[in-house]
Amino acid sequence: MIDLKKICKDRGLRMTDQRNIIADTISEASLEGHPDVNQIYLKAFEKDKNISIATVYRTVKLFEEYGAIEKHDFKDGKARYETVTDIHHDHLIDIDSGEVIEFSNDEIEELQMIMAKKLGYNLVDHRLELYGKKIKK
Amino acid sequence: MIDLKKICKDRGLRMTDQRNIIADTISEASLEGHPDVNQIYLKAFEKDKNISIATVYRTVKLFEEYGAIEKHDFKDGKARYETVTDIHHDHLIDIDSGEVIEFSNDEIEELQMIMAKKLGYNLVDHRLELYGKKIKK
DNA sequence: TTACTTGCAAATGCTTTGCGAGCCG
DNA sequence: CGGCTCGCAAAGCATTTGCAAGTAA
Repeated sequence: MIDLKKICKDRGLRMTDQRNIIADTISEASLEGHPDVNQIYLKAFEKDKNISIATVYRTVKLFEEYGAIEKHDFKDGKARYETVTDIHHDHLIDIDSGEVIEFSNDEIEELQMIMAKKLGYNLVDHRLELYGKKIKK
Repeated sequence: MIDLKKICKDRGLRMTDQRNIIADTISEASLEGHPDVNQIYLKAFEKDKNISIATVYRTVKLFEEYGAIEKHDFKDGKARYETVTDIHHDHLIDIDSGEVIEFSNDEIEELQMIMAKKLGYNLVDHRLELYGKKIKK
């Protein structure tokens, strides 16, 4: 499990009880997928009845600013989070189940950069999402 | 200008006054960019004071269902629309000005499809957005 | 003390919807 | 008549924020 708590603490974020619990919750939930705020809130709430959803919103925003988690807006309307990983990756979303699969493809990355340059831009960020249906065998 | 009105009519959508005006507004606005619902509403309202924003929402949804316009959710929180074009393209968004530049790259398209297949999926849809800063000369 | 953090409820911004009235075939 | 369509206001949903109380340094 990625030590989200350590990253935040090392970067100077004051770690309160709520923040520690929320950090743990995200770390755990990240193992299974890309949780949204409500999912994080519900699991954190199980651990500590004193956590409010407002705090979860404030906290994920902080964690994101501190570079400890990443926010994604897939086409389902709500923000989803995951812990940062050392290697960059993109996402394939199963349109039937909502399951998210991570992948990376250097060739595509490279082509994106070249494309941006060709248009007169330096690539700052990008978003690549594939939406697919599972091939039955 | 793309005949959005004709597409809808030909496909069996009853074209009321409001729908015609909204269609014209989108066609015109599409020449300059990717308007959001409020921009469409304001311009349509100038032409006919009787148009409500609820109708604009209902209408863009209809146009989208009828395959006459496309919806995009860039990272600015609100849905933006553009008329459909025969050739597929992706978007580069200028993070300073918000300007949207269209581009297409067959090589990237191809690689996306291969990637999806490799993961066991048929590609149904995708989203590729580049966010960049203009290179100063 | 002084600055940060929190829970609660209210407010926000975008979008959808219920309803009664109007329109068209 | 019967089914769409409309404007309006109210509701929905995810997210943000003001405020007063609580906490930590």
